[in-house]
Parts: sequence; C-alpha cells; structure tokens
Amino acid sequence: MPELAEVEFFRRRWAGGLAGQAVQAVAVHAGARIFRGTDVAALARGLTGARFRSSATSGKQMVFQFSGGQWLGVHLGMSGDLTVGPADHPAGRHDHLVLRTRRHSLVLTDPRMFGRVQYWQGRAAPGWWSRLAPPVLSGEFSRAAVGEFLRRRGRAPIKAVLLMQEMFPGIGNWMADEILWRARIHPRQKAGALSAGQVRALWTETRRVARLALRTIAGTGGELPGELNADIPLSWLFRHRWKGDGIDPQTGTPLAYATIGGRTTCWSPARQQLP
DNA sequence: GTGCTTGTTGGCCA
DNA sequence: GTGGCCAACAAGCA
Repeated sequence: MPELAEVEFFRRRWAGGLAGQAVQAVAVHAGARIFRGTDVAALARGLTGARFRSSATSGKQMVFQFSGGQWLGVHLGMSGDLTVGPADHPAGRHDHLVLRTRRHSLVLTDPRMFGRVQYWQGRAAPGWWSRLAPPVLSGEFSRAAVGEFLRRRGRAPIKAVLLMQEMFPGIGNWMADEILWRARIHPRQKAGALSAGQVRALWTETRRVARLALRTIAGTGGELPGELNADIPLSWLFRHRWKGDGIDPQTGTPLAYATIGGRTTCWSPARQQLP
C-alpha cells in the first residue's frame, strides 16, 4: 500500500505510540523475509530496554531512533502496515516485529513480506539512511536535476522513470499516474523526448501531488485523497481509476489501461497523447 | 483455479 | 560499462 504520504501516516502512528516510552520487550519472526540481511538477534537484544528518541521518513523509507545510537529502518513494501495495539496484543501470523512498551504494542505486519527491516547501532547514520535521495519537496529536487535525470534515462518510458526512487523518492504507482495525468504526458512517452515545457510540468505536478497527498493523507488517517479544492482544480484521477470502466473526471472520456514499465498504468487518451 | 495487487531486486540481454 | 526489461519474492482478494 504505502507511498510517500501513507508512509508518513504510518510513521506518525508508531511515533505516537512510542512517545516518551521505553521498549520493554521485542518479539520477532526471526526467519521472516523482511529481515533479510539484518542481524535479528542484535536488533532484539539492543532494542529491549531502549528508549524511543525520534523518527523520520524519507520517501518510502522510515527510521526510528532509540537510545544507545540505535537505528531501526522500516520499509513497508507492498503490503506492510504499522499499527498500535494494546500492550497484550497477541502477535498474529504476519506480525513479524512487535515492540512492547508499558502501554502499547507497536506492530509491524506484512503478509507478502516485500517490506524490509534494517538495524544499525552507531553514532552516525547508516548508509541505508544517509544515502537516500533528497525529498521531492526539497530544494535539491530541482527542475535541472529532473531534466538531467530524464536525459540519462532517455530511452525508458516516463512512467517507469517516475517510479525510480533514486530521483523520485516516495512516488509509487498511483502517484506516478496521477502526476502524468495532471501534466498531460502520455505514460509511454520516452523520458528523453519530453519538451522543456513537459519537464517543467512534470516537476511542478510531482511536487503538487506530493504536497497534497501529504496534506490529505498523512495527517487524517490514511484515507484516499479528497476531492476538489482551491489548490487543485482537478479531481484526483485516483478516485476514478479503479472503477469498472474508469472515466476521466476532467473530460468525461474513458480511461485507458495497460502494463507500462511492468506496472498497471492508467491514463486518459483524451488528455495524454504521444507527440 | 485464474488473474490480478500503491515495491524492489538481480539476472539477462541489447 | 550502461541501461532497460521482467521474473521472482508471497499472500490475499475477487
């Protein structure tokens, strides 16, 4: 499920449950795929008794910091979820990591296990955190940087390029379609063939969709984006794309569906045409 | 049973 | 060497 704004929502939910608390016990499914490459024994040993310090998101990645210079990295993959339950919450089949405080259980559940948990102890941030790309709402995400990236990935369809986390951290499948729909760019258009105006539109709409998704989803509880408002004179494509026969809310014409860049893609042929 | 799924990665190939 | 494509990972849902 999680893209940028949902990830922020999940982080806040765990941070709320952890605030001011110490971890009294850690329960793990040690062999679970989400722990691949991670020293689970060290994680469980280190976090037991540790006090929660702070947390942050970067794209789809989260980090929770604990006393003793401990860094817990969480990526939720396709089906991951972070929940807060009562202290005696019994770990279910897919609850691969549970941190118990005096009041709560912080539960990481992930049926498909495409997600990932990482652990690091040290004063400086681990590479898996410090090397993440700058946020799309930061100054480093400039039009020039985007243009250069599109040029280097010139032969790939723009839809596939928008999913590349090293340039567009946090953008996932539905956000990518939303951005292209707003920018009126056909998802199959080669990244290197975008005009200067299209690059500008892509940059603008990437930031706009990220900003609005954060505003409507991150705080309110992971709900779908709301309808029209003053900032966005267009409805969300998202709300129409999964209806049986989707209709472009702007033109009233049928939406099209295809696999592009290996992912199900939805666009509006009336708005988005190849040059 | 079939055919999907808001993600990432490594192996293969041009 | 570079870069794109796609199967694989695993479980649930319609």
